[in-house]
Amino acid sequence: MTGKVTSAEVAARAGVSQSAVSRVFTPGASASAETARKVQRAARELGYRPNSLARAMVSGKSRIIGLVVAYLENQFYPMALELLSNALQARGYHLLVFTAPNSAESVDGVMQDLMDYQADGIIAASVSMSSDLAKRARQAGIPVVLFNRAQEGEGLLNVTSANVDGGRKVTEFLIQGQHQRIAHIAGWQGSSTGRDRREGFLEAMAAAGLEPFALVDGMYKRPVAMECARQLVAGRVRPDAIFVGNDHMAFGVLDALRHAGLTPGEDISVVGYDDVPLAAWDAYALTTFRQPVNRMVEATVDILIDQIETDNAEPESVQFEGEL
Amino acid sequence: MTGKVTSAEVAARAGVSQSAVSRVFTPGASASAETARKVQRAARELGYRPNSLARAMVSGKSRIIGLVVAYLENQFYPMALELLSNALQARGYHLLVFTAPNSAESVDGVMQDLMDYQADGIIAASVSMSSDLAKRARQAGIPVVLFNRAQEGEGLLNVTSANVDGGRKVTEFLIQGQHQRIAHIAGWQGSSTGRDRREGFLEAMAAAGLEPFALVDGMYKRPVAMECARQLVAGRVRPDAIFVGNDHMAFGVLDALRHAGLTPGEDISVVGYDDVPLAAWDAYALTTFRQPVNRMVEATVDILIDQIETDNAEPESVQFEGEL
DNA sequence: ACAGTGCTTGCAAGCGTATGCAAACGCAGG
DNA sequence: CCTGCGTTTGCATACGCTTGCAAGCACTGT
Repeated sequence: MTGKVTSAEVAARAGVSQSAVSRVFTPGASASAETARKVQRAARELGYRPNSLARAMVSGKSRIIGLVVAYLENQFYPMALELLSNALQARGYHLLVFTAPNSAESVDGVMQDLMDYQADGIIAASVSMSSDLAKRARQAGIPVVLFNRAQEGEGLLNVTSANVDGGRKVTEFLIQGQHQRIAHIAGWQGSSTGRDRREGFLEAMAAAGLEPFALVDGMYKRPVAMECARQLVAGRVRPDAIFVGNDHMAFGVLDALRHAGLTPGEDISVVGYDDVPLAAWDAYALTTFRQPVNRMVEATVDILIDQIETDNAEPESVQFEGEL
Repeated sequence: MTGKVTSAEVAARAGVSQSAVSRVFTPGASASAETARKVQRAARELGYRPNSLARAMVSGKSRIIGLVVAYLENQFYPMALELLSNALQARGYHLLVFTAPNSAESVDGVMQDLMDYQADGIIAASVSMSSDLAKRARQAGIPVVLFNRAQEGEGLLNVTSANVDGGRKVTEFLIQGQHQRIAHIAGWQGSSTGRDRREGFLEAMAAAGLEPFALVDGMYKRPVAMECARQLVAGRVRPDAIFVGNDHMAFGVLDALRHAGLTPGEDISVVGYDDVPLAAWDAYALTTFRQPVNRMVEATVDILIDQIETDNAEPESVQFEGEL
């Protein structure tokens, strides 16, 4: 029946000015208890709610945060998405979600869309962007934080776990477990995350005087990782441990190994990275390196909101240490 | 540097009026080739992009679709989310995502938020809403489609799979497999989905003259389902098959059974419902009933956009049949 | 009694865009 | 040359709200 109720209509019914209505609904604005009462009553009777878009237009703050994400099959991202959404909602922000294949063009495209929506900030989860776009975002004054991927020197904010360190720890753990022939199925080498973990692996191996048994790029893709695993164990001499660049691939590796008749944990050790919930489920019971998602999310939200609400211009990078 | 470029600035530089600029950027508006050229040139030089919010304000169409979702741990939802997002983006719409614990109050709360953002439509995935809220949405002219859950008589749109039918088929499959002692760990009985599958189960059992071995509510929660499974096999006489209300719970059941020393597929059959990707992974290799997510998503998007763009007021319900 | 103080309140000016309306224009037919 | 018609263009307004400004008000201290 009503369709849209405007502040003007509420004002008319309450016998006050439109600005009075606005003030009652604007926290931190001055209005007498008396007015507030009248306005709230009228608003309730009419079913009035302030129009967020109009509000956004005049204030310049949309309270919308853009989230750019590639694939949700890797359980790590739904998890992050859910946590981010909750954290932001608690602070009065909302997530406009865009999916984009992980190519610079498509990411740039959706980023543009986001900027068109006057997003107050953008979170890019595991995707890379062109530096042109990064510059435009900066010019437009829109803070961009890269979640779980780093890209230096663009004035972007980065939130990652300490991936080099993590890769090293995982590898040291395997070395201490008396493993000699350790392979690494790395994350996509086009990503900082994949490169860093690999670097940690190489450092630890070098420090222990060991040669990597093998070193391949799993591209973060399950089928690719499975194929790698298959080949690794096809030869006469097999690795006795595999460090896989993330859990998602590690599950594929475990499946492939079992399929090849091997028993992970006995014949061969597999360690993942992320600690998604599925890793703890019995069927996989994967040993994995915990990425502190919740702390990463908190940091992301804190940094972002800090940048939005103050005009703190300095790019920050935060890294978290994890644990096995 | 620029910050925000407005259509007025572009107009000034191109030597035309602001309306001309608007017309060039509005498909279906009249502008001479000459003007268009000048405007596009100026726009490019200034880095102008139309402000979606302002556009939304005056046109009344935000091209924002709200998505309300409860938990993303069940792989079915990330999948649906990704597909929805892609389908909507292809049509020029975008997803504002809200997470809400599955209680009427919190759902109502986020729905209000969505309406404040002038969402053109709302997709509620597996959550229920108060009929008061449903009425308000209808009054506001915002189409609401319930994804994977039905709620009749509220003027809401429903997109589900044919759950009664699905439950029956799964059960018939088990009966044909010579199983006698069939148990059902149902989905939450507060949801249409859970009730319907259970009904299908009961129908099929009755038709075959069998008594359900057991019938419990797994609440869609993994730990609950695991505990149910544990108890089911703890007694002297055990079920020889379990139909689980969705895959997410079924994985828990499989883990629990293995933990109890049983071999699913030999000692006991387990069938799930949804056919999430994980079900096909070797570690679970779960037999499951396929819900045609992609068709459900397509239908959801079609219906929603149809309702938005025409003022088709008739509530629709669509059901899809699945297969094992 | 009067100026000073601190709140409220209404007025009006925007925020960036779309769009109805009428003026301006180009061009054909008579 | 004038009329009539179709297209393009600018002007002005509207969308629903926030916010600076100044006026209104009730008190207080002197």
